[in-house]
Amino acid sequence: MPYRSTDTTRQKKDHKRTAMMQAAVRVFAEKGYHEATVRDVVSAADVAIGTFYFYFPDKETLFIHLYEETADFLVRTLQQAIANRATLVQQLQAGIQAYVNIALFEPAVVQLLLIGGVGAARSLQQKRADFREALVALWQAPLQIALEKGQIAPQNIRRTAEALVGAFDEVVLNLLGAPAPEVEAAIAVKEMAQFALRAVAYKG
Amino acid sequence: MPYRSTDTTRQKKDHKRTAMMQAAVRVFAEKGYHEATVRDVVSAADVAIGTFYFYFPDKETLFIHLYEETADFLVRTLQQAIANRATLVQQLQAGIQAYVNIALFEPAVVQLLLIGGVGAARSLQQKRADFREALVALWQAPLQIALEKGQIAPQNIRRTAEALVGAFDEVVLNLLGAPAPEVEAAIAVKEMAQFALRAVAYKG
Amino acid sequence: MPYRSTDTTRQKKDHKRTAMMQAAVRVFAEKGYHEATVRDVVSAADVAIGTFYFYFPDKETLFIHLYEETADFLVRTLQQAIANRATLVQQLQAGIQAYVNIALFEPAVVQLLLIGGVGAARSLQQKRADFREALVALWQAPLQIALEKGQIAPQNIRRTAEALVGAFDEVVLNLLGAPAPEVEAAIAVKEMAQFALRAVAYKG
Amino acid sequence: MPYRSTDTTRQKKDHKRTAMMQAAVRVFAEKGYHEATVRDVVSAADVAIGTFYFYFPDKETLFIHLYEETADFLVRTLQQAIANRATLVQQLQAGIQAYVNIALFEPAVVQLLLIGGVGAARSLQQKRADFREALVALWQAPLQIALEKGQIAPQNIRRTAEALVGAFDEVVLNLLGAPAPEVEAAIAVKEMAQFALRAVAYKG
DNA sequence: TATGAATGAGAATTCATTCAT
DNA sequence: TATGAATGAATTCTCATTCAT
Repeated sequence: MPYRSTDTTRQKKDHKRTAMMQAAVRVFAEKGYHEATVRDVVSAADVAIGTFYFYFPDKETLFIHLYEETADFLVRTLQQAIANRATLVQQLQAGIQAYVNIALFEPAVVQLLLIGGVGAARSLQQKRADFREALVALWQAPLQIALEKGQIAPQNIRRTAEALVGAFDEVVLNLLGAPAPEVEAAIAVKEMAQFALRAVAYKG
Repeated sequence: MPYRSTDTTRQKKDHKRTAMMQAAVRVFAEKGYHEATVRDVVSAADVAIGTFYFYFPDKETLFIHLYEETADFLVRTLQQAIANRATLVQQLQAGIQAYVNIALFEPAVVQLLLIGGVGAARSLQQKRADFREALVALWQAPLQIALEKGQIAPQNIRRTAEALVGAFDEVVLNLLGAPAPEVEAAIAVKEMAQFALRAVAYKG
Repeated sequence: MPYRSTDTTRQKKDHKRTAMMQAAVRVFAEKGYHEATVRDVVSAADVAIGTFYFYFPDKETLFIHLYEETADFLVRTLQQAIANRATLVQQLQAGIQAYVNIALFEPAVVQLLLIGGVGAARSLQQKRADFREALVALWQAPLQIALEKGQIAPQNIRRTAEALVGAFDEVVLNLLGAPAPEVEAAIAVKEMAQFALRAVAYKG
Repeated sequence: MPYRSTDTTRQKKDHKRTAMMQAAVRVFAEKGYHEATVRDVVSAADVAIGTFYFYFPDKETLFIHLYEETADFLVRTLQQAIANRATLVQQLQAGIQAYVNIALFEPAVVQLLLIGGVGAARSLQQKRADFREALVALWQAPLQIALEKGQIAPQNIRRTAEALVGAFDEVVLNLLGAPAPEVEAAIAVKEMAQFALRAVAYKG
């Protein structure tokens, strides 16, 4: 009976592929693009080195892909958190909460995006710029609306959004470096939201 | 004249050493730790590769040293800018202005600190943490004083300082990536200062 | 009906096996032994890689086998062309014509034998030597007869045969590299025959 | 006292470079381009693998260079042998003798050119074509002159030259494969010359 | 029979580092 | 001090081959 590829095999392959990608995210997040070797990745996934090249064309391509996918995931998650809220206050709280949640439960995501990819392949630079831009745009939109509604003081919305993105990143990274992030998380979210509301001069 | 001779020698030595360190900052800032090779550095400094190992024990040590020195320079420069001002408003403006000045005139400094060292040797992590901590402390001090004077709203000063540090970094990096940073610099400084004043709820 | 079933199976088997061998000849002829991968072969034959190893023990064995078979085919074809002719003149013309025909209509055969196998496995060296020897023997026989009949000048028949074999190969390869081989073929055949007749000092 | 590069060092470097190239020629000639590894070459030269890449950019470049140089050497040697002779008879004898001499005393040269490079890098194909063309041109010139002088029968000089080149190669390769080439060499040269003279229908 | 996922030995190449001069 | 030739561990990637299904 010949080999059937449509049955369990396909699923298994997808499964293994996913497992390898998750292992790769962990490794890249921990060591960064350059320090992480393909051998590290396959060790983490417990497969042979040839298997890596069966699933992915090369280290760089995989990394870029992972970075894009991870960035997409983060941005979309924040976007959804924001989109479901009516007021700027709620949007900030929800967005920040979502970011912190990801940092707590999928720290590799945040580490990969904020650390793992710095100094990686030149072709990543554009992806990185796109990601940062998406984050800025994410906050720019609700701020713009709030501005038009007169809920916040006149200001360069674009610059404010940039600053907030940087502020959130820094606080989240510090949170991850803290001894007990999950304990501190709730208060950190609240403080970041207050910081942001003050920073945009929200007229509550 | 042994003294003179020694003096000349030391100058020569210092000259080469200095040239290599300056070259190294540029190269590391541009390519990042891993992409930059020792050969890149000695080529830029126009010395032989053996000379590198006469002056420095290895690539990593030099990088760490450079990172520390650069971080020190940045922190001290900001510190001086802040220390010379009496009010929080002036301190923020002067500190931000100093940061932007460095970014404009010594972009390698900022790039080395914010980008070049990410994912470098594990032993850099502590230095990096120290640097971030110093930046936070830099702003924490005046904020604390302002808080005690009742000039700003009650808040977690530490968290606010973290957020401001992240905000300034992000805006400065965006500024460096802009087509004409020097043109935009002045307005950016003003906007960042306003952002910061709002964020701390300064009671002007 | 077991017979029918077996028959179908064998045909199927032969079909795939044949397809792979034909594909292999093409691929080896085009890329040479080392550049050609097993994957190239199975792709060209449109079967899976595992199928290759069901029919053939390994790449080298297949190549050797193909080389032998191809060499056999070439030698036998020339042999038949020669055997059907009565005079040396006719034999040379027919033999050369047959060679050129193969080169034109089955260029892969010639390329495999003259190019594809050079530098391949060490175990091929003997096969290659055998092939060259067969070619030499091919021409040596009629030359010997002609010599005995006094139709050609006294000479070292063996050496002459070697030289002719080399001469024919070179001209045929040049022909294959020409812009329009088929156009030039007829005149080339005639010229090669004349060359050969002069070279053996045929007393027409 | 600083390192002086102009003295012995330069010579040593050149010497080592040459030694490595000679080792490479031997290895490439014996195993062919693909079978020969860089490790084989450095083993033969008794240096570390890094040394290879200090002297040469990569395996392919070195091989191409070696091939070109070797082809040049062979062609020039034959050219000189021919140029120094007045009559076609002498030219053929001298040229063939020179070829056989090289085959006997520098067999690697002949092996590299006739065997080692087949199926190597695609970029070699042009070099190989150039080499074959140079060989053909080598014999075409004296033949053309002889034809104009009426010393040989009318014929397609180009084709004759091709055939002779192929004939000489084949005989020389067979000679190298013989048990005692040096013994057979003298008679082989004479027989090849006679073959050639007959083939061009030389009117002695 | 047939498949294709999985393997791992082996090849090319890079680069930090050493050391004789 | 200064040089740069020399080293070799480590990395990425290929590809013939195996084997569970």
